[in-house]
Amino acid sequence: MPELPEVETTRRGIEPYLVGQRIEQLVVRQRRLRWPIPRGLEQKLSAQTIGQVQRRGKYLLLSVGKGSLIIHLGMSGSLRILRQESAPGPHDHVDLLLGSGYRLRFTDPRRFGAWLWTTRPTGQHALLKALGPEPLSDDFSAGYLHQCAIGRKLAVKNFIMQSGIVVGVGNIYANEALFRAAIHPARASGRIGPQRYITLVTAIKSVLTEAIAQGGTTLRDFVDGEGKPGYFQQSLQVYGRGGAACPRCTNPIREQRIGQRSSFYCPRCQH
DNA sequence: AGAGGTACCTGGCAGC
DNA sequence: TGCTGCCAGGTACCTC
Repeated sequence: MPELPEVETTRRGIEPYLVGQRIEQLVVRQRRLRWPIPRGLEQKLSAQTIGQVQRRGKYLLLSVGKGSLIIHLGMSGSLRILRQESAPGPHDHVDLLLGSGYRLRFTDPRRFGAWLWTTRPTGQHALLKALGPEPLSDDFSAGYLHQCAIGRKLAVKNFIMQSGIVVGVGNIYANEALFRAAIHPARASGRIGPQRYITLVTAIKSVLTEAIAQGGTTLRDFVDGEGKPGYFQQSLQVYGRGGAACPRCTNPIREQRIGQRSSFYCPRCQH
């Protein structure tokens, strides 16, 4: 579910309810996520005040007291604000009760998400320190990406999905960006010239920017912090459209597995 | 160092 | 209808 636009949509949705709020209680119903929720996190957070709500890649970072909460939504996680108490479902693993009376609820059927705690600067945490640049920052440029790709044989689609190269580009947006840039997803990343990297970087930035503006992509059940779905799925040009007409040339869109992930592209437009 | 595969977990769906 | 197998938005970690 959540790629960068969905995480950013979530961040924007929950931020106004969290900043400056006192944490009354952390309720953990299921500790076993991607990694176990640390024992004693309840005590650490109790009576602390939430500062900033930031995002790094697909990680949400809540500064709380002397440390930071690192939250990842995994494949199926979502966070939403509840205005009143409501009976938790089987996948509602965590509630954060706030002084305002609102609560932040974490739901994650597949439990690939994470709730971790660090007292060090978040940039030094093992999960965050090797991350590549933010795709919407100036650090993510065509020159940078081209340099990273020199000599590499990895398919460009897998290449731009590597978090050490650039963060936040998941399967959906990798497919969409490559379609916009007219680049074949299986092409070796080292065999793409600087000019085409300009097109690709522009495509990645525009796809992500547009998706954020539309509240992300809801394929099954993604909802933002207020429980509303995203609308970018209406703008998807190739993802999930195998066999349908290419929006540019009407040729059928092909579906193919590249690096164990389903990939969609137009064999006529993309080279 | 880079590339490829595996693992974590549940729900939904196609096919029989 | 009910069972089985496969697939899914992520990514750390293992081996070659």
